[in-house]
Amino acid sequence: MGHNYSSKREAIFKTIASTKSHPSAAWVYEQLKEEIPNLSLGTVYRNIALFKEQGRIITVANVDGEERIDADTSDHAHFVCEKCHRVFDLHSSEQSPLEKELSRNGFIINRKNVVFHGECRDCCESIN
Amino acid sequence: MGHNYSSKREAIFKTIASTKSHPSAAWVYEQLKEEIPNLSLGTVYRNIALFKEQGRIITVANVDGEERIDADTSDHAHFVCEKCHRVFDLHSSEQSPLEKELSRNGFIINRKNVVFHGECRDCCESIN
DNA sequence: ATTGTTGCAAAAATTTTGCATTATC
DNA sequence: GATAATGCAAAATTTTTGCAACAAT
Repeated sequence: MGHNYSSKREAIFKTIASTKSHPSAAWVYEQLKEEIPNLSLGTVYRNIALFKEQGRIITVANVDGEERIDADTSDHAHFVCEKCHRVFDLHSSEQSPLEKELSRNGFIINRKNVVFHGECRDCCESIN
Repeated sequence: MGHNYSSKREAIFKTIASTKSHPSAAWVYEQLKEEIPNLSLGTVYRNIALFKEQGRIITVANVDGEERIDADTSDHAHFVCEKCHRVFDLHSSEQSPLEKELSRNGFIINRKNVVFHGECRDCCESIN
């Protein structure tokens, strides 16, 4: 029978869940290091792996060789502004034509990763 | 003044361009090793970096810690099978609802990266 | 007590880089 | 001959893992 609790596990999840920055393992570790000095990076990795198995977090992207995660597991896409570098969450209601076609053809979609890159409205509006 | 030519560079690009497997650097290297025994993996990495700068290839996804690339730079999405690790091309005809909404709201989309993850038809069909 | 979790450091694995040598122009 | 490209191996990164110590039930 599994205990499935530890104070560090809880702290790691809270840190992931309380940011919209789509953090990396290293970022989570850095955040917690002050609060929990004897935390080790291996533990962060082990817990991230566990949370993924449990479906409590998802992998959002791999940026510069680092995996970036998100505790918002709802179906949403992202828009990255190439000028101001803000990341917008895009919560879509409808299924895309592609998803419908995949399902129709017997593919199981566990997760999708949709990232648009361009200029956000604010940056488009500014004279430039 | 740049020469910008070498037989190895040419061979590396041809190998990338002549497959639809969305290869990794290691795969390209393995393919060419027979033909060019004194090729080094570093050269493959250096040329992949160059091709990306030049816009001749794009990064499609990071599968199991390996970056996977594509010489097809046309606008298309991908499906990554979590079981067999194959990467499928998805050429969409229609615009997604999200793209329409972004355009309507004054966002300029320069590039999009759409990757579905799940189980491909072959892997779904196999008893497992 | 038993079983799960962690720290630590070593090991894997992928990618990058420094420098002498080689290829291209 | 000048400049760019490469081989090789070492280094840098990110992630995983083995094992003894520790925490939770």
